[in-house]
Amino acid sequence: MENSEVARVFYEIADYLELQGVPFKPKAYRRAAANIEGLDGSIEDFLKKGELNEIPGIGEAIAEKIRELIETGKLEYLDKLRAELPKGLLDLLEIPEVGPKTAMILYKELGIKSVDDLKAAIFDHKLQGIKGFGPKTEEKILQGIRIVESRAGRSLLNDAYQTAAQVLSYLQEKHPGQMMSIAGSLRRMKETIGDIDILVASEEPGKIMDSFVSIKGADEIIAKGDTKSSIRLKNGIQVDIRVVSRESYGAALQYFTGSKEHNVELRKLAISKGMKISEYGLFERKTEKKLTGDDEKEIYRMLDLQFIPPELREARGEMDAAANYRLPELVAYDDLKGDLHCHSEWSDASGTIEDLRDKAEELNYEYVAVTDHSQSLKIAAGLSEERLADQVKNIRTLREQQERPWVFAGSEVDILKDGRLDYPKDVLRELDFAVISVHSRFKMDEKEMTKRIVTAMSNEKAKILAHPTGRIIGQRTSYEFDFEKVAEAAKSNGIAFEINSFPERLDLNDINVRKAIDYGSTIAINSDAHDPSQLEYTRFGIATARRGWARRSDILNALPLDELMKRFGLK
DNA sequence: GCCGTTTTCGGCCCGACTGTTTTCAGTCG
Repeated sequence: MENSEVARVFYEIADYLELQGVPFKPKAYRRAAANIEGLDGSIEDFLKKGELNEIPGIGEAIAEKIRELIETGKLEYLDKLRAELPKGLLDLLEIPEVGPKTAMILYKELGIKSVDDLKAAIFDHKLQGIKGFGPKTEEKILQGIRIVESRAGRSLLNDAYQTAAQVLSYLQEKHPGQMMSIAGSLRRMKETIGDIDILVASEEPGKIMDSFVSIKGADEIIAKGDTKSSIRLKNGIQVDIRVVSRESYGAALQYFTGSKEHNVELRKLAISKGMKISEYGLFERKTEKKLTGDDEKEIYRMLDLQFIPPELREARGEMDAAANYRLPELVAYDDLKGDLHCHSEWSDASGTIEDLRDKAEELNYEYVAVTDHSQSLKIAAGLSEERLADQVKNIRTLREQQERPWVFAGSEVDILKDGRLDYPKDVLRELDFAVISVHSRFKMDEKEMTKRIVTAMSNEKAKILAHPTGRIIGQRTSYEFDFEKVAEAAKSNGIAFEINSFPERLDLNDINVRKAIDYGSTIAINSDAHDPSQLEYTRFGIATARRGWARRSDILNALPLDELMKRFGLK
């Protein structure tokens, strides 16, 4: 049973218990679920080795439930909870403004068991008959239902990033000189973003609120208060703003950056040191004396912690590492020396090879690789052997005209179903290197797929495994393969795992990056650009690398050109 | 249900905003 499946069971239990008004247990189950999701290794292995209790948040009771779940495929306790309350009530909890209390009141008072029931009840204005429910509440819940129904999930990092940049520059223009920052999951650069959080330091919060809610593109003002407001933009993205005083800005930035789990750990640490932390500052617990608040870095310092970069604040061991001054020095946003996976108009992209080179130059890269699709990927206008030969010749001529940035003649070669590559050896020999990838037959079983990828890796021109898991965020899950075996093969063949920076891919993801690095693998952060402007997507790949605790030394294309040439056996 | 510089029982983060219950509960982050 997959970790995610086990986690889902415990999230469901937490929801049911919350509906029943059971205190504290929901939090315990959610914590266990979150830790299982982020686990390094399979939960089944932990069970086999009798190491479940080593996972934080898992004690005797939950360990026993995990055992039952994995061994029998079901859980009596969950079945019991399911029998007690209708399943549709869980859907009600997805609606903004509807929490466990409201859901239970709706169920008990009106017999509402599903979102459809709720819609019908609102249509008949039945909610207003309940004590404590007025017309506004009814309207708000209806709005919430519309949002749930319309939103196709969370926004991709790239979309949220663009939107946030626009909102921020609007505010900066209106209020020049004010300190402001992105906070929340966007500052942590998570692969998907629920809503955008913005923090502003100002002694005149009212003015900021007024500007904020009157921004062009606002579709709905969800809330407007003295220091806190929320709007929904026409593109569906919710933006929350919070204004604090200058003296609290650092504490607020820390607080609103999260993650929630990270903050819980930080608060606990503060308590253990006789301090207390809130969005207003770090305080001495007994005297309520404020120790600091204006500078985020100072808060970590006063708690005897190394500064923890936002990308690491996920309660995945960063607190311990920071306490021991063992945080890795993360790869920086300007550490890349080039891009090793880009497409041109020779296959399915726009832009010439010269355009790619010019964009690489603009980014101060030392090199860029042209890696168009291989022949069998007809849908992406994969290059025939003849066209590929032409392209290589073309690139060599270009190099003679202009040496830097250096243009590598590569190819994104399909891994065929039996693990052979999509060009014969003599054709591959003409290339500087090959990026290899799976673009077909995603549904193979794990064993077959593992063998397929491992076989492909033995080709001497193969240097990078592109988008290694094949997942597309919100659309397609990873194909199945044995990560450990592939990582071993990668290491012994000198092949790097790619972080494909395309916003809907970000593959490897943060957790897998960390896993890969633990196996001793090298990571290549590539754009997979299908337009020269998309070379800038590597920002999100770098963010993902940082979230996976990667250092510069883990990154293949942080190497300068001559070292990379040696690595590729070209020098 | 978990956990331990509060320590094996008793606590579990904390504050803003909203609607409406005229004093606060519910939700959210």
